[in-house]
Amino acid sequence: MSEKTNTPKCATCGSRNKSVFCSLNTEQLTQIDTDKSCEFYQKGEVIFKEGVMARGIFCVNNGKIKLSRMGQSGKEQIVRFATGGDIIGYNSMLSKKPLSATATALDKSAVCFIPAKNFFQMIRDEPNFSLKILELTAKNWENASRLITDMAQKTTKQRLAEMLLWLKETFGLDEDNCIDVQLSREEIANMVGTATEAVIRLLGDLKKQKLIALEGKKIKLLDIHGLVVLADLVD
Amino acid sequence: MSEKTNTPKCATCGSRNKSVFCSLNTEQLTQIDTDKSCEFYQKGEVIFKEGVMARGIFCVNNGKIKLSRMGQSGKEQIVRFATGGDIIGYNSMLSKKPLSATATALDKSAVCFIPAKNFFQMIRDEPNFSLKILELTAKNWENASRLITDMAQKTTKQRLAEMLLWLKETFGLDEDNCIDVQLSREEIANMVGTATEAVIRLLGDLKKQKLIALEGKKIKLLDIHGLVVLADLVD
DNA sequence: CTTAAAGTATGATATTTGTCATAGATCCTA
DNA sequence: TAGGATCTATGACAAATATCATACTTTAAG
Repeated sequence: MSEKTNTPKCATCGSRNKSVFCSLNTEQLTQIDTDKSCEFYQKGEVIFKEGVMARGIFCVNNGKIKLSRMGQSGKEQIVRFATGGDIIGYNSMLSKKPLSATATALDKSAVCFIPAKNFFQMIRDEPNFSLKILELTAKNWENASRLITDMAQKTTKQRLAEMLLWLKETFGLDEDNCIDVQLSREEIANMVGTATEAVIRLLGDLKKQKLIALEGKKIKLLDIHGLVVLADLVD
Repeated sequence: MSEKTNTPKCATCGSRNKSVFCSLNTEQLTQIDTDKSCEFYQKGEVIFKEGVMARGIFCVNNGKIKLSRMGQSGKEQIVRFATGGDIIGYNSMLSKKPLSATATALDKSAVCFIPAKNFFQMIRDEPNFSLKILELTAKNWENASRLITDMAQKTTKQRLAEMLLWLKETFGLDEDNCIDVQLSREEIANMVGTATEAVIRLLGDLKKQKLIALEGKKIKLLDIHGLVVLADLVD
C-alpha cells in the first residue's frame, strides 16, 4: 500500500538479536518502525558523506559497508566496516559534530534510517539501550587505539596480515575459505595505509609463504595461525 | 581527622565545570565525595596498568597524565592525554573488558577514584550524565579515526608537527610560548610512532625552518601557522 | 564482439626511515 | 663535586617503502 512496502520490520529483522536494539520491547520497536525509512544501495553507492551533519542514525539491515575518511590530498583511509545489525552515524549525533567518515556500500545493501528524535528518546527512556551504546562506543575506542598502535609500529606486511584477519572477522569466509568480501587492491591499500603496488607485492609474498592463495580477486586463507604470528597478534 | 583530609571535594573542584560532572546536583556530588578516594602521584608513577579489570573510573583533579599501550615487542605507543577535569578508565568499565591502556603521571598529579557502582548509578539516574559520557566516547572515536588516518598517510615530519600542535592544545603554552609539558624525545617518538633518533633529527629540521626553537627540553613554538600547514591540517 | 577503461602486476629507482655506533650533554646521587 | 647513568645528538649504513614507467588482464559499455 504505502511507499514502505519493502521496508523490513524491526521485530522480524534477522540482525536484531546481535544489535543494540536487542533489549527493546515490542512497543518501542513498533515506534521505530513507524518513523524509520529504508533505502537500498548498490555496490559503490554512498550512504552518507563525511562533513555533513547527521540527522539520525543508520542501521544496516543487510549488506557490507565501509567507513572511510579523506586524508592527505584526498587519499581514502578505511577506518571501519559495518554489516547486518550494525549501526553507523551515531558518533556524529552524540558528539554534535559533522559526520567524520563517509559510508559506502561494498555490496548490495539495505540500510534503515532512524531519526535523531527516536534515537535520543531511546537513550533517555531505556537505560539498557544507553548502556549498549556506551559499550559500543567504548569498544570502538579500544579497537581504534589498537589500530593507532599498529599503524604506528608495525611494518606494512604485518599490517596487511592483520587487515586480512580483520576482514575475516568482519565478513567471514565462504565455503572455499576465501574472505567473503570483494575489495580492490587499492581499497586494501587504503586500509593498510600504503600504496596499491605495495599491497600487490606483499600479497605475492604472503602467497609464496603459503599463508594465502589468490584466486582471481578472492583471497583464500591457507594458514590463519601463520598470519596471526606474522601480524604479531599473540601466538 | 580522617585519612581523607587531603581529598578535594567535588563541589569545590576547580576542574568540575569543564568535566562530565558539570550537570550533577549537590546531593549527587556529596554522594561521590563519600565514596571516592584520592591519590597523589609523582612524575613517572603508574595510575593503572593495561590488562587488568577496572573497578571504577579515575577523575584527574590536577596534573598531566599520559595513556599508552604496549605494542610490538614492548614499544610504548601514547594514544591519549588527560589533564584536570578529564576522566580516564571508563572505556574499560563500559566495554567490560580489561583496561586497554596504561595511565602514567607526567607530573605531580592528583587523581580521584570513583567506584564503578557510583559511575553506573549516575548513568542510570541522570540521562544528562549519560549523554555527556556518550559525547565523550563519540569524540574519542572521532579523534582516534583522525589519528589512524594520519598515522597511515602522513610522513614522520608531518606527524611530528601534528603532535606538537596536539600537545599545545592539550597542555597549553607557558609565558614563553613553550609547550607546557616535559616529554623526553623518546616519549615524543612514542606519540609519533618512530625512532627517538628520527625525532631528534626532525626537531632539528623544524628548528632550521624557524618553526620551533629548542631551549633545553622545552619546545618553543615560533610559527604555529607554519606547523599547521606542514601537518596539512587545513590552511 | 570490440574496444576503452579500470584494475592488476612487475621492474627500476629515489627517498625515507630504521638501526647501530659513538660521543657529548645533562642530571642525579653518593 | 665526582662519577655514573640517562638523555640528546650526529654520522654511516641498511632496509623498507614510495614513486614512476610500463605491460598485462579483466571488466564493462557500446
